[in-house]
Amino acid sequence: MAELPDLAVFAATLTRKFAGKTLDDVEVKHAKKLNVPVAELKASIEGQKLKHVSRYGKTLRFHFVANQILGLHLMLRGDLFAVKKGDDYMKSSILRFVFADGDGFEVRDPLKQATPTLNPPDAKSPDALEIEKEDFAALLAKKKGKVKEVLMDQKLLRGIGNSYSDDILWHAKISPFSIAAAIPEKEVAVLYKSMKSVLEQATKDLAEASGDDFKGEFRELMLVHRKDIEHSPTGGTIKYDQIGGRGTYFTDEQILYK
DNA sequence: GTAATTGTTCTAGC
DNA sequence: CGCTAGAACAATTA
Repeated sequence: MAELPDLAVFAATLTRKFAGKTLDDVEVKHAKKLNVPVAELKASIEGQKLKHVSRYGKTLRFHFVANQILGLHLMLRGDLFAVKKGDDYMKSSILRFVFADGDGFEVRDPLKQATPTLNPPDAKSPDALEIEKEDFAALLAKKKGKVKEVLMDQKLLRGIGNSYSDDILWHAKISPFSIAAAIPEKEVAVLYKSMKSVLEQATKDLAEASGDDFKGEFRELMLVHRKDIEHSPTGGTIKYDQIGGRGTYFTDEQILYK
């Protein structure tokens, strides 16, 4: 989880709940991954108004007035919860925001890998929803690795992880084991469209299912990347294998290009 | 008890 | 040097 659709919905929900409010207090319970001393973070954003929250690749960005930005990567198990001033801290708490009206939220991660970053640097790779069709084709054309690994490589393309790469490739009817450079031009165009439509549809469905809450895993919305079903939406038998040590779900409906 | 799960980063190897 | 494969991280869940 914590791929593009999840982060997009988190960003929208956070903006809806907290934009325009002044941050009274940021408490960091686990500072190991923070790139600056806690005192510097407090000095940079406490007392400032939150403009909005955006999704940036697989990270969130909290934009404050005076152009301070707090980036947040939820990594594998990071999660968000709405809290109020004075609530007990959760187990595995990473940090908490409390706004002037007493509302706030907490970031939790049992694996302690969630990473807050003050004023994070810009990424060099394009976002999965912003890359142009021609650039996407050029990217695949020069990669001899498996197409699934290319889609998941944040240095090449930002936003897609292990779960949605499976759904996107199934939607495009391309095997995840296909060599990226061997996929014909016409099929690359299909993959490009599938990438956009799967991510956008998932974002829409997640937003609807989440309402005002921060819903994490929503496996029942996935097409093939799940172990509780045996068949794809069109009836193909779902198979399981590993790519790069990651669980990969696919069917024989998908064509292998080598 | 055992295996799977997840993203990123680092190291080993060719 | 460029690329790929695999380990490591850590804890919860099936």
